[in-house]
Amino acid sequence: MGFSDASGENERQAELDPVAARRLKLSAIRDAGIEPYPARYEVTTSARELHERHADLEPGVSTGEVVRLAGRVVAKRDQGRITFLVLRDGSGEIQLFCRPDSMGEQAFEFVTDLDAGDWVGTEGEVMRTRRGELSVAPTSVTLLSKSLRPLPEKYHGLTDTETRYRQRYVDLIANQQVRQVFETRFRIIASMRRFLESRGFIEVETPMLHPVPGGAAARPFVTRHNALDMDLFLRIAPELYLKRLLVGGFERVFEINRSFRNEGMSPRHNPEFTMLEAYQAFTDLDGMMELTESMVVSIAEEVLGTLSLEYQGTQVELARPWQRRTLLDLVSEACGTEVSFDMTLSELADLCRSKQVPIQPSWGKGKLITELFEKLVEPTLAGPVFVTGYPLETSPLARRDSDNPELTGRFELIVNGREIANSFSELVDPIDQRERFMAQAAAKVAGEEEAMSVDEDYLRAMEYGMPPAGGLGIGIDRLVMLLTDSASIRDVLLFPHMRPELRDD
RNA sequence: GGGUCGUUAGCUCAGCUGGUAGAGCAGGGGACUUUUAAUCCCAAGGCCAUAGGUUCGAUUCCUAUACGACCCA
Repeated sequence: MGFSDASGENERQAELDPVAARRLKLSAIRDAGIEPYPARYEVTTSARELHERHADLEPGVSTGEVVRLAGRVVAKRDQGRITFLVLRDGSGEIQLFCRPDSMGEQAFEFVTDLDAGDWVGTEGEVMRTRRGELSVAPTSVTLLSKSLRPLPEKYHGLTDTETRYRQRYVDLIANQQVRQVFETRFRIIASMRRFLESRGFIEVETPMLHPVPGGAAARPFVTRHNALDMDLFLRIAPELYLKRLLVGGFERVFEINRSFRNEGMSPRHNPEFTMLEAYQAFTDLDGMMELTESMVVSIAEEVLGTLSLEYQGTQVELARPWQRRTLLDLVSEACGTEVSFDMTLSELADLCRSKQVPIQPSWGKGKLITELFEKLVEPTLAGPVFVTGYPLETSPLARRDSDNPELTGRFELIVNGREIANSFSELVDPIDQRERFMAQAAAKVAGEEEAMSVDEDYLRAMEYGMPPAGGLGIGIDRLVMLLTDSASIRDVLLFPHMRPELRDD
């Protein structure tokens, strides 16, 4: 019995429109007393398991072994009295070799009317065709979920970036390598957790709704708590909460956190993103460099099995030890003249102008030097390289450098011209911290929108005493980009942020 | 926010200094008992992103808008 027989207006519509054709099939299936969306199906194996177990099976041989498995029909090849289905489950793909001889005429007709995209369960005998394809010859095929929309073109797949990002579910069906990226992402994060746990860190969860935005230089999203009748801010960083935990006596904590920053989007920025922040008491910047190096190397070895990788055509070597350079040295090299805090503000501003680096009048020496670094040096650094000695002005949460009071104990890890990690020897002096917050507040009044706010509760916590500590932040999305050779952050986010689409259906 | 490029059938793409559109795949009908992007035959499928403008006539030229990609801020 076929399910494509119908008459009248619906049939004419079905000739034109694939979705209408499938709806028609769906109602015919229901009319025949078959449930097109049954609740469950018992499976005994998976595609991958069959391929592994029967790798040595000779062409044209049947095993007599009966198995049950389930998956999506991703291809259908009708060949008269044989229909080949390609079934894909979570482990891989296997062919179904359907003939009326083994499954009966009625069931065969049913299989003939299946569409690519349908989910089915099947029971049958494991065999290998004469052409050498390992297959299951079904005695039954059960519809598990009728698909009403056609799959993208089977050869070229789905390439339109907009549809790929908006309808990731279709992208995942059409492009198997996309699935690989997200499986790798999972393994990277799992490996990161294992590494930190092996070092005695415990994982914590801190608020995402902040009464005072803090922990980073960024504009926050504002949201509204109705019952409390107050504005709250989506977190821009978990830093100040994690450091409160240092005060509370947790010596090694980390949070793999989603944070939100209200700024432009680009191939490297999504409004919400994932990062690791980790804090370790009784250590400093050297301890954090060791931690960072060990962790990234450990992740790469576990997940990729190599420290040699290629990113967008550029070779990247993660083998230790990584280079360490000071920011002032690097800026001096790039400018061809020694850059230091001995220069006057106007000399630094002139230098920026001569290098076509845009500046703002509210900026001090530290910010100007940081801008020179970000515009002239950072994109050129192959790395991995730890850049140390960041100006105090742009590092309000980092410990003051004991040798140069204009600088802090801070590094950024640069790989392939991009910041992957940011780390401080943490500022634990509550008096100094209050002064830094006040300087930030002044910068905010002067027009610096990203300047930090004074967080009185954080200062109170510090006044109870924070142990010396190192802190580390790693952009997980960027790390995943690096390790999966992905050009855009959207390729490592399952559902990247998009403007609302205009829907006409 | 600025610049460049793009938007044509469900998907992937053609479309000539302006004459209202083509293919492959998918879908429909038919043939085929070992296919692998199966193959063959037949028929169908279009608000050419949207709105204006120029023109006898616009998918094509111009302007604006929407969405996307990249570059810059």
